[in-house]
Amino acid sequence: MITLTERQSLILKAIVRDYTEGGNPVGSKSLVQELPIKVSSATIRNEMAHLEALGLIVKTHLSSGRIPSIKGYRYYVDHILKPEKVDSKDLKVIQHSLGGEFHKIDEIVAQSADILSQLTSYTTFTLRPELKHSRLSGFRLVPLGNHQVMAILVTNNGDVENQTFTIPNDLTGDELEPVVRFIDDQLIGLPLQDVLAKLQQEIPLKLSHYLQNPDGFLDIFGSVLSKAASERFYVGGKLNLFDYTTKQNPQEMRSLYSLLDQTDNLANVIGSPGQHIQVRIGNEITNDLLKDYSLITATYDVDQHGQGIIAVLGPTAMPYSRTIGLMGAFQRELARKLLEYYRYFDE
Amino acid sequence: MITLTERQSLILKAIVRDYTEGGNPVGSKSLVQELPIKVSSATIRNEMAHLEALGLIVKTHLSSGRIPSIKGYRYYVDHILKPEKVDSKDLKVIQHSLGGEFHKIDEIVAQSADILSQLTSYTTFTLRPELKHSRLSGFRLVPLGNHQVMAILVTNNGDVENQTFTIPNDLTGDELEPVVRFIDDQLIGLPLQDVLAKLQQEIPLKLSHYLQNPDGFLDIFGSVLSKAASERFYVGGKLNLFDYTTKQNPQEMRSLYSLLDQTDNLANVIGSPGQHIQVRIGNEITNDLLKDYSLITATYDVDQHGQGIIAVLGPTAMPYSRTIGLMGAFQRELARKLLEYYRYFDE
DNA sequence: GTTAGCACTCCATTAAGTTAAGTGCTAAAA
DNA sequence: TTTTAGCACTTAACTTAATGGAGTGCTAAC
Repeated sequence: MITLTERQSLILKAIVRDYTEGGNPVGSKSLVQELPIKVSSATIRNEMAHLEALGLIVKTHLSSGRIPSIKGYRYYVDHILKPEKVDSKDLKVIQHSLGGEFHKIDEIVAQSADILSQLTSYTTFTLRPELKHSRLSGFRLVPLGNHQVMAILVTNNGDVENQTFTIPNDLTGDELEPVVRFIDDQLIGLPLQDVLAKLQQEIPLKLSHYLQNPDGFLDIFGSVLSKAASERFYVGGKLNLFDYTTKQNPQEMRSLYSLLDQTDNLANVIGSPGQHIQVRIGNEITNDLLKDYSLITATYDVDQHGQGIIAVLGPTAMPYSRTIGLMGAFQRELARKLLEYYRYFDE
Repeated sequence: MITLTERQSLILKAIVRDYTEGGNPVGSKSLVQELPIKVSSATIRNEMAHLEALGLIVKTHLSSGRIPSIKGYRYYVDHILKPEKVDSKDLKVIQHSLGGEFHKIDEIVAQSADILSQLTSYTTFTLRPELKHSRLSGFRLVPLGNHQVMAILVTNNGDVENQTFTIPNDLTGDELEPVVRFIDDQLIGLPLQDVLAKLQQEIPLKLSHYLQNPDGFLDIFGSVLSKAASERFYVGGKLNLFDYTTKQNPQEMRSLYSLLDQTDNLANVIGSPGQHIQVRIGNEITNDLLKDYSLITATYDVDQHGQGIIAVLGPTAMPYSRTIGLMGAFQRELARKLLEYYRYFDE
């Protein structure tokens, strides 16, 4: 366990701030000027040597100024940083962007990713509150003409999932009506999670009372159901990557950029809802492509409706204090907005 | 009007090929070796000086080899190039990728963009056959619970468009039934184009017989209708841009990449269905960001169902012959597949 | 514990030199 | 008239050397 003196802590803080803002290694002379302590550059050099021995700062070459190491950022984030209070202008942007009318939860969550990326100028990810606790509140099959039928599934939160199918030859619309009624009778009110479980077991059996060959229907129902219950992942500010990337080589840029389209991969990296705010720096992120970046994830809570995630990806040299402050505000505002939305439908 | 001798034409062709394949300016000595004519490098140099005087090739510096100018590519494409016969392996890829089962025309068209980008390793755009000739074949409003209703619009091609709305307070489901029946009676069979026109004129008048305040319903119907009638634009192989870009600067890369997300902007650049195959090179493209690239657009024809577009964006130094050959094959296969699809629904 | 002073290191920039590829031109050959 | 050999010349790209500046570690004195 590392403990720093007041002065060492001040120096580390100044190095992190200067490097984050200016992008250049920080030398002892410039530190003397801005620090509120009156010592010579030689003293600062001694202290810096100490911080370096602890592994908190490193040189880019033998006689260069210092930059924070990953361990240094870590210490800064854990022990020094205080989340910045959100600017009232920024808060207004957040509130205004969430203030409009939305027709879907996913719209709100996707929009959040965009706004947060705008405010931070980094890349952001959002995950809606888990769907597995949502309950089935309706299922319909709407015939659309000779060959097609639309399956619609509604949850108690007002989430609507639909999909159009070409009707299997061995099914007619008339046959399906009692099946739909059966679904409505038996399954409405159950969490989607449970419905999915039953789909593997009881349902096929019971359906065989109504249909000779229930496979066609089960495919349709299963497909819409699992689409409705799947996690959904939104990415904002992809283009910002061009601004903060450390890669020069277009090939490396390409693989990094393409990672942003691989939602399952990203979802894995980000993980599940957990502690309030988590900061992962450099190689603490479990993906080699991101080992030069920092990832901040925050879990937001919508009471009994579950938890979701917002996350920001940026350079290791980022203004953590500001970013974390912004995310805190976003967390609160988003939770508030979603609660309002859920209440409207779940009455 | 430029006319070249046989030999000059051969030299230009060789310069285009070499530069396209190797990326380096082409000198007189290497040309001597590969050309099927027995002359010395000095003679080639004389001919090259002539081609340069005509503006077909340029030097990168005073004593460098030559590269084709835009005018040179133009001449090559117009007078020398022969579309390459498609490799049977490539043809199989195309046919296999279009052979699967699709539930929507847009899926086919989007998939096409992806496959073509894979085969060319460039960026591709596809536009589905114009929707304005499609006819309305059904409109439904499906109530989904306390507050929501889903509007579904079907066309004679099996295209389905749907949108979920929060019900305006002054509308109830019961009121809407006769309205929907009215829509079905009056408008089914008409081209979407005409329906859109009527929406501005007669329909609001007639609706006032059924509803006190028809605005809520008109919003819903209009919104789904215009969504159904809007052009849709697919982009494939965005990431390939990283491979063939000429930009070094991340900022320029960013603006170029962001152009790929601006579909209306792109649609403008690409234009409307027109001549069979059109090649635009460098500053012939009406967008400054693309002035170092080439854009090949091809119109495909699905009989009375209208025309669509496929397009490829790549470097000016691209293997035109191969690319155009591929696009020709794609044009045919896509038209065939779509015709089959339309026939299935429009019976 | 702090500081002045100094030798030392490394990056970044500039300048100069070298090589290889390619050109244009001239005068002779075909 | 066309082609060719030969040569002087140009330029990019690379290598090497020189210089200045920022910053460090260490020592000895405060």
